[in-house]
Amino acid sequence: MPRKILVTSALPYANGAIHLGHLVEYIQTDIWVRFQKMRGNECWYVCADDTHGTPIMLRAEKEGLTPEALIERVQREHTRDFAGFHVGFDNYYTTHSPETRACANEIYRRLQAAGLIETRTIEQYYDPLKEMFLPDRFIKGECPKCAAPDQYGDNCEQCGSAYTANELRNPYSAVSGARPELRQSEHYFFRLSDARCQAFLRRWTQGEGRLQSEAANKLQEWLGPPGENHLTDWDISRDAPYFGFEIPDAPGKYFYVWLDAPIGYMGAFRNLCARSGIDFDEYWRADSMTELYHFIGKDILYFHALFWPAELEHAGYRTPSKVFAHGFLTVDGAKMSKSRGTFITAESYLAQGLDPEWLRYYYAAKLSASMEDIDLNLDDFIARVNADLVGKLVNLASRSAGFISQRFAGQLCTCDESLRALQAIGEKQAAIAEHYEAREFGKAMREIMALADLANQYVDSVKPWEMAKQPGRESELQQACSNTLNLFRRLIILLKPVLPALAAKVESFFNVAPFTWDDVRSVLAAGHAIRPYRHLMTRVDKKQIAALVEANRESLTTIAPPAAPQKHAEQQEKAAAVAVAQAAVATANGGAHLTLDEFMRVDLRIAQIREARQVEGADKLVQLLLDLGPLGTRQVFAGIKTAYDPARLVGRLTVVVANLAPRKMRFGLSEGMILAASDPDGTTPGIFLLAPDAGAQPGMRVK
RNA sequence: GGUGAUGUAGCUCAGUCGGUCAGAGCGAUGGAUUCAUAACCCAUAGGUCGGUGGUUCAAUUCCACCCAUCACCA
Repeated sequence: MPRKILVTSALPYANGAIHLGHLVEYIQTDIWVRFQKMRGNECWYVCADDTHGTPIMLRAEKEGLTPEALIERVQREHTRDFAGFHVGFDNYYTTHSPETRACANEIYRRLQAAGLIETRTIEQYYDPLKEMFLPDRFIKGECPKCAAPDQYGDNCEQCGSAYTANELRNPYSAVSGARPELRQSEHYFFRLSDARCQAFLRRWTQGEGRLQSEAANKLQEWLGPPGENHLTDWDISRDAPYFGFEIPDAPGKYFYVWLDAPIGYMGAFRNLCARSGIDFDEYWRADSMTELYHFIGKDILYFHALFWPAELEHAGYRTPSKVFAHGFLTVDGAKMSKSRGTFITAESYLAQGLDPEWLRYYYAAKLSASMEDIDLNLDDFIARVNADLVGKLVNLASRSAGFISQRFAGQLCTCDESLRALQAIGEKQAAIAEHYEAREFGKAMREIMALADLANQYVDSVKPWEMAKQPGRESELQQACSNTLNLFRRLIILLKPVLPALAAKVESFFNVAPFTWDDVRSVLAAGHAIRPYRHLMTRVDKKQIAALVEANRESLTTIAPPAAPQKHAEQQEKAAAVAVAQAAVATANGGAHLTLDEFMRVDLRIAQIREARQVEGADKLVQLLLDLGPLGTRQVFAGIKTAYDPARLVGRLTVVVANLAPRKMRFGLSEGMILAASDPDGTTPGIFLLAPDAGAQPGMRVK
C-alpha cells in the first residue's frame, strides 16, 4: 500500500535572494520527494516564503513599497529560482495568507485553552523617533564588559560576552540613531517551561529514528539532565508597528515568527488541499497515520525539535514523524564570501548558462544523512560532473546510438538479460533505494557510478566499432548496442530523482512513458524504435565557473551584510536585521567607525616578493610577482618605484590585500595591493613598505 | 568560555562494532584504443589514517589530553 507522506523544506525569508547554500536543502528534499513519487507513494512537498517581521517592514519602507508588494516580488523571484533548479514543489506559498492566519489563530486559541499562553510585562527599548519597540539586533551601543563601541544588543563581537540590550552603554537605535527609552510592554509567552512540555519533549525527542543521533545528543543538552528543566518560555508577540498577523483579541499585538512561520507549512498544505481535494485533517489530526517530515538546516534544529512539536502536541495536532537536519555549504572550503565571489545566487548560476543538474548531481554525490557541512569545491565540481555525468554516463548512449540509428533504422533487438552488468544493476537496485530512502545520496551515487563503470567495461570488451567494420557481424553489433542502451536506460532510471530533466530527455530519446522505479527491472522490447540521438548534456567549462565567480564578486566598497551561509526563520530575521542596521549605521555616522566584521573582510596576507621589475612607460610602478603560499602567486603593480630598486625587493616579505578586486591596468592585471606607509602631506618624503617580523610565512593571515 | 562535530593519498571523500581495509573517484604517469562530447579501457599512488600519551598480545579504529577547522549557545 502506498505511503502517504507530507514533506517540507524550511521557509526562506522574503528578504533576500536564493543562493547555493539554500539550494542544498531544497535539492536534498526534492531528490527525496521525487524518489518517493517514483516509487508510487503519495507524497506532497510544500514550502512557502516566510514573509513577516520587522526587517521586511523596514526594507519595504526603504524601497518605498508596501510590505505586501515587496513580499510578492520576492516570492516571484524565489519561485523562479526554485523552478530553475527543478525543485518540484506541489505548492510554494506564502505565510502571509488567510490559511496561515487561520491556522495560527487556531493553534493560539488551543494553546491558550490548554493554559500554555501567559502574558507578562517586560521592559524594552523604544525608539521615540520611529515610534517603535526595537528588537535587540536593532540596538547598538558600547559593550558593558569591554566597552567596545557599536556592538549589537545581544552580544559583543569584540569580546564575545553575552548580555541583554538593557545593559548596553550609550545605546542608540540602529534604525534612526535616536537614543532609545526603556518602556514597558505586555508580551505573550508560550510556556515551554511547563512540566507538560518538558515531559512530552523528553519522550518525543528520544523517539525511534525521530532525529539524527547528533541531533538527539544536542537536544539532550538543551533539555538538560533529567530532573532539571532548561527550557524557558518563548516570547511569541511583538508590538505594533509590525508586519504580521495581529493576535486575536489583542489589538496592537502581533504574532512573532514562532507562531506563524512553521505554521506556514500547514497553511501551504491547506491551500494545496483546497485546490486538489486532499484531506487536510487526514494529514494533521492527532492520530494521523500519514508521515510528516521536515527538512531543515541545523541552525533551526532547536526550533523544529522543541518548540514546534510542543506547540503541535498541545494544540491537538499530530507531531512530525522525523526532522532531518543538514549541514551548511562551504565553497572551496570556506564560508561563502561576497568578496571572493563565492556567495553565488541561484539566479546568477542560471543566468551564466550553467546546467542546474550539474549542481544537483554534485550535491547528491556529497550529501549524506548526517548534519555535517558539505563543501562545493569548484575544481572538483568541474572534474566530477565532466567525468561522471558526461564521460561515464551520457557517453554510453552517445557511443551506441549512432550505430542503431544509422545501421538499424533506430530499431533495437532483444536485450541479453543475462548480461553481467545488466544483472548487477538489478541486484543493486534495492540497496540504492535504501540509500535514497535514508538520504544517503552520496552512497547511492557511488553505487550507480560503479555500475556505469561496468557498463563501459562491457562496451570495451565487445568492441562494437570492430563489429561495425566486419561484414557479417551486423546482428552482433545490434545486440551490443541494444545491450548498452538498455544498460544506459537502467542507470538513468536510478538517477531520475537527481536528474529529472535529463531523465525526461532520455524518455523522449527512447520514446517511452515517464520512468518509474520499477521500470529498472524491465528492458526495451525487440523492435522498439528510438529517436535520433542528440547530446544530452554538455561539459562544464572552467571558464564558465570563473565567470560565475566573477559575476558574484562584490567589491569591498559596497556596504553589504556579512555573508550568511544559510539562515532561516528567526536566524534569517537576525541576519536581515544586521544588514538593515549596518546600512543604517553606515548612513548615520558617515562610516566613521568600522565594525570588526567589516575589517575582517579585508583579507591581509603575508606575501614574499618572487620577482620585481621596472614597468616600461610607467614612472611610478613596479611589477611584482608575489608568493602567497597556499594561495598561489599574484601579479601586483605597486607605485613604489621612486623609493625602491626592484632588484633589492626580491625575496622580501610584505603584507598584501589578497581579496581586493583585480584591477586592469594599462600594463596588465593587478591582483592585489601591497601595503606601504607615506605622509599624506608630503612633509616627510618617502614610501615605506610594511614588513613582518622574522618567522612569518607567505600566505599567513594578518589580523 | 561551554557544548557538539570534523581532521584518512595533490583534490573530494569512503571505511574500520580494535587484528589480510589502509581504500574509491578525480588529478598525475605509463600503456591500449578510436564507437563516443580528447570520452572509454588496462596498469601504477609507498598517505606516521591531525599530535601526544594510555588501555591491549594488537589501535588509524577504544580512552584521555592537546592542536586545527566548523557549528550551536534558546
